[in-house]
Amino acid sequence: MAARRNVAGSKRERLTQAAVDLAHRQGFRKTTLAEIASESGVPLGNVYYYFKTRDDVGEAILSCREDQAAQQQLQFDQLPEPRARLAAFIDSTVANAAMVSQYGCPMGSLSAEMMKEGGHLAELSRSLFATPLAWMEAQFRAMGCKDDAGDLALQLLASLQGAMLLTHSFHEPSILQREGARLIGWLEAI
Amino acid sequence: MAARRNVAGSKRERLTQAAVDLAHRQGFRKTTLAEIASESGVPLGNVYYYFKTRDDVGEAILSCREDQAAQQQLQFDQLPEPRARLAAFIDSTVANAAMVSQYGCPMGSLSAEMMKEGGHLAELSRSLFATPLAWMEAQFRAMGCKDDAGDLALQLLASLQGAMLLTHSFHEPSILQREGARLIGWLEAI
DNA sequence: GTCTATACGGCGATAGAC
DNA sequence: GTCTATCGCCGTATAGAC
Repeated sequence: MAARRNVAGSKRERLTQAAVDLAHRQGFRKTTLAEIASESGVPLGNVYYYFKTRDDVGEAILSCREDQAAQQQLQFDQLPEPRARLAAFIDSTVANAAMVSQYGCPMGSLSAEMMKEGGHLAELSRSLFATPLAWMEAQFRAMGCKDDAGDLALQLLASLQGAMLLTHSFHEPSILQREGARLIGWLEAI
Repeated sequence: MAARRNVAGSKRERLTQAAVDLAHRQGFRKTTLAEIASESGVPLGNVYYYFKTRDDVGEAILSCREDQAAQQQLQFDQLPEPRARLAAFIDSTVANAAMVSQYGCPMGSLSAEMMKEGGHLAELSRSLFATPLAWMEAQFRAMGCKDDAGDLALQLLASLQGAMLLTHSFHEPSILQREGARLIGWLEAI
């Protein structure tokens, strides 16, 4: 039951969620612990009960985004056809075009930033795209593309990530929409 | 003659170059004015003679990267065939795979970071990809792709940017090499 | 134009009462 | 577990001598 959740868990969740949102909107580096605390309705000093250091917050952000991606894949896996699963992935990406044009891809921009953060966070962020890429490859293999499933997955993920980067840079949702439509056509021709 | 360059110009150039390098390696936000000064062999206080504020350094970085891209296009424009120009662009991108795997795309990572910087710098960074994209579109049009030159340019730039983002994230130069090889083949089939 | 010294503010982190 | 108060550091920016 929801009522069974203790207060500590709820507060940690709120802090994490605020950190994830703020990191997406203005970047992790730019986001202060005071902002995260304020957005969560938690006093600044109390943050350190849940996170020993600022880097710990970064870890929580990364693992939250990984969980989100994994959960999304479980959704798509309920579709019977692998091609339909990939199409659903593309569609759901395009559906966020407005958000992407404002703040960039939640995973792509996080990866780029954490890689420059260096140290522990850079290492952790290197696994951000591993699961999604493997999932895509599995779908292509299930479609019968035995030999080039890896290449196709790379091509699809790179196209989407690049389109999202340009969508953000130009602040134009239509860029992602155009590339998404093209990729849907490309997928059906395979 | 090189000797004619005055000291002031030389110092500003050194500061700008150090800022550009450091921003690429560790991000603009993470780079301090003290680091830029130190790397240039200039005392910290003297930085403010050349740049009024830290944001001014950001502007100089952006305009330096734009100049580099424009200069590269001039190089490629000396090739007689538009298809060869685009191939040269792809090749020169792939040639930097090692650097990209370590620090990301000089323009892509800068754009992503500056967009989150907000304010003036975010606005300025929105023009980073405008010239390259228009240049690519012109090449495709010269190749006879009258109707879909814009789409093809977008497709090419997005594929490269996405491939570089993943190359950086996975720390694997081979990703960019694979996508580059595929794009060369794709280009020749158009 | 160049450089030193320093003011100022903000952020991460801690101490310690409750 | 929760919260207030505060420390210490670091980064931007300025003052002012040379």
